[in-house]
Amino acid sequence: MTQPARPALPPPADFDEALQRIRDHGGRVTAGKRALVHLLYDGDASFTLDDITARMVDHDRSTIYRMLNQFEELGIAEHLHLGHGQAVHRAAGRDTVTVVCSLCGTSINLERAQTRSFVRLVAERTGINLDLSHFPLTGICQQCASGSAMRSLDALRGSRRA
Amino acid sequence: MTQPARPALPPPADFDEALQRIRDHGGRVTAGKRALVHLLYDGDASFTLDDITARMVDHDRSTIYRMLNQFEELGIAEHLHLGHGQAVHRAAGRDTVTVVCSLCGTSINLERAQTRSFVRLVAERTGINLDLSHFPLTGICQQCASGSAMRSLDALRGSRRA
DNA sequence: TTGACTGCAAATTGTTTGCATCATG
DNA sequence: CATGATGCAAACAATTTGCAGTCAA
Repeated sequence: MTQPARPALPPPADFDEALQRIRDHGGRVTAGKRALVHLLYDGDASFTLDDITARMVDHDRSTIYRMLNQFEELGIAEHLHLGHGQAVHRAAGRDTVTVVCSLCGTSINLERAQTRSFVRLVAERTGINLDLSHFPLTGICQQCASGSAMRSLDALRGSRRA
Repeated sequence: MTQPARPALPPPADFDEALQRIRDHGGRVTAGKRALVHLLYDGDASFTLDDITARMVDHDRSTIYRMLNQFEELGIAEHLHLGHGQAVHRAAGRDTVTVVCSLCGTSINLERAQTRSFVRLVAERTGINLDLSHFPLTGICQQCASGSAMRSLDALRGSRRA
């Protein structure tokens, strides 16, 4: 029992296509949606709800959640869970595999070519065709492993969002 | 933001070693802990909090959370997040990597040996040493890919107010 | 005996929903 | 001007915490 996990429509190529898709599906393009699509499609960063509300101060959290949910249904955005806190949201269809250090939060993108043979192996063994872009791969980076681990740990425990 | 990612003690080999470790670290072995360790170490299944409370009806949820947290700190148990609901908990050190179908929830375990070369490649490229046991790998299984996925997709496309 | 453990209630965190109102198409 | 979108408050779900009584070592 996992989750709806909609087999999304093909990702829109850009800002304008994203807005058009909203209209095509009976949605209305409001100032808020325009701002949110712009945020997601300007670059390839990922954002937590806090990140988004910080940039869209005059919009209610619930509204932002509703916009993001609509965007996911329309294949405009997707979200993933890095660690245990808030999910992060980003434009759909970005062809990257994110690798995150679970101690310091450093994240690095891998090219898909580098994951291909592993994906093939897993498909042979399990029948499941991995989609490594929907959840990040997590591990420990060298700095954290080499000694600052305890420090990072304390920092993390002490305060949210370094 | 993320998680302790304990500087893991080596996983105890069995039930008795697990209980001994609790004592060795100043903990006390209560009936509840004995029951919970037994549940986790009898086979290699994973359990949600609901699964556990169903089997330990006379124990409070908060107590079970506290036991599990202690177990993680002691390297006795670990948990992972399959999808969006409750985390699942299991004995630590089971040498498996979980692969889940994000549509139907089917989950399959991989032997760690099969992931080893991929973990090495990612470490070379990113400096991050993956821990594939903390989050599952997600993808789409063959059944979902061949039939129900299209149905789901159609359902979504037609889902304009119906 | 004593401090770790427990149950209970209440607090937190992250996300969703009901409802009246607003404004896009 | 109909209906989708929004803000607000309140509901939910998963997990955590404060506290006073309980029990393992």
